[in-house]
Amino acid sequence: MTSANQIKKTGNIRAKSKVKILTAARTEFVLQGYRGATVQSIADRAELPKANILYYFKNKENIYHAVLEHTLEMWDEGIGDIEANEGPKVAIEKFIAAKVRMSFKHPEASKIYAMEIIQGAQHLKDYARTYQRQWVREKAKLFQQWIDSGEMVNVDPVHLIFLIWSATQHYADFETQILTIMNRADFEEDDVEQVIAFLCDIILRGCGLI
Amino acid sequence: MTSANQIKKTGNIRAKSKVKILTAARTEFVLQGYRGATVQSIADRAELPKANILYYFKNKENIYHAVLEHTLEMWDEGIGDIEANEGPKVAIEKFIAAKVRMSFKHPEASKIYAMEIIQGAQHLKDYARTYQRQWVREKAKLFQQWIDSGEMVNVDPVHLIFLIWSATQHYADFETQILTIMNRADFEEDDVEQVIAFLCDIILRGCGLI
DNA sequence: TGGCCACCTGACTAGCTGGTTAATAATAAA
DNA sequence: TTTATTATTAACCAGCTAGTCAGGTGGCCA
Repeated sequence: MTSANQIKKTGNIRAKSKVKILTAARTEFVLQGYRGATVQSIADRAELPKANILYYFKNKENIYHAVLEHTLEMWDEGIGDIEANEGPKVAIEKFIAAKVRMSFKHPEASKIYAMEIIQGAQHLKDYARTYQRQWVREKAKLFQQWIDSGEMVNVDPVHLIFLIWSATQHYADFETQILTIMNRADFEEDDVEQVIAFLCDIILRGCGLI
Repeated sequence: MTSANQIKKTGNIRAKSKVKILTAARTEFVLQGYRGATVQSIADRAELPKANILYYFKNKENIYHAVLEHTLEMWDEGIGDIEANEGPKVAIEKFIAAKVRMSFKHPEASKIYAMEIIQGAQHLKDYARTYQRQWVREKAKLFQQWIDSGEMVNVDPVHLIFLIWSATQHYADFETQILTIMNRADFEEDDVEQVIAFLCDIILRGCGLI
């Protein structure tokens, strides 16, 4: 066994335990909130002794930070982007589809993010102030160009982004409500595509792109 | 002083204290979540001794229930309805405007509701299952009639309701994020009307009503 | 005057909280 | 094998939690 393999193996125990803990923690934080999720409840869900949790993460806040970071990374990766060179119709379609798919696939990620924002974004102020604000400005500029060139109707680009965000994430954050109203136990494959079709249809028409 | 006056006066002390407590409690529940909000923190915010809080509400869960009830009542009152006899354009316009105004005026109400749903709607299952499901069915039927009579394009009525809900409540639930991205300290009067105009514009066009 | 009742609250408690420690086991390196 | 590092966990603790309780206060009516 080479030195590299050993390091890898050692790292694997750490990595595996951490993933196990973070998965359990994410669920607990979503179900109970930050204060409601106890280190003990996370330990129980991860099937590890409490002290083991605190061996890998110095304290509860560190666990939460790690969960939040992990979640944002995953979300940003999965969403892709709004591409300039494809024209507004394809760009918006692709963006809506990616966001809806993420919402149905990883509702917990969206939920934990939503709760953080609702409660005042104490742990995410910097994220919104730097990364997110920059992203919105760039994309708004792009939409404005499409508007100026007559490729889409004159709608406020920033509010358009908010609309797409809210409409897509709604299916993750409010899944309980939606399932209850639709009298369903779970979502199915078809639902995802139906939601994508609906949102693309109405938003693209709203932007004068159909 | 008549007996009626005494009852009224006695009731007033109760009512006043309860309102004071519920107002403080709502803020604490939004900021800290159910478990994070302690009876002590509610007492501090209401500027009353903790034991006084528990004199008016038997326990913490009762406070939460009262907050939730109070909130839902207020929300339902303020939103009005989707009226059948006005035609789709006016009906949707009025509904969007009312929801946006409520979101800007009482963001805490929307937030506490959102947190409850995100965490699994443990205290609201019945509300969604009976009242809300019924409401959605009625309104969906109405939209379907407008679609069938060619007054609006063929979009899924239920998902249209979800879209309006999400887009309007977004300004309450995610106000922190929106303010940060827009680089603002607070919303102003103009913002409300601008959001209403934007959402009406894009959604009505999306429904083929412009 | 004295009894009634709504209101108020300091002091208390049992149980849970996040977090520490110290002793042990497993694994890798020499 | 020996040694060093990493991983594991029972036992413990100080502080906070929701909730109780007993002893008040003050207003009103007979």
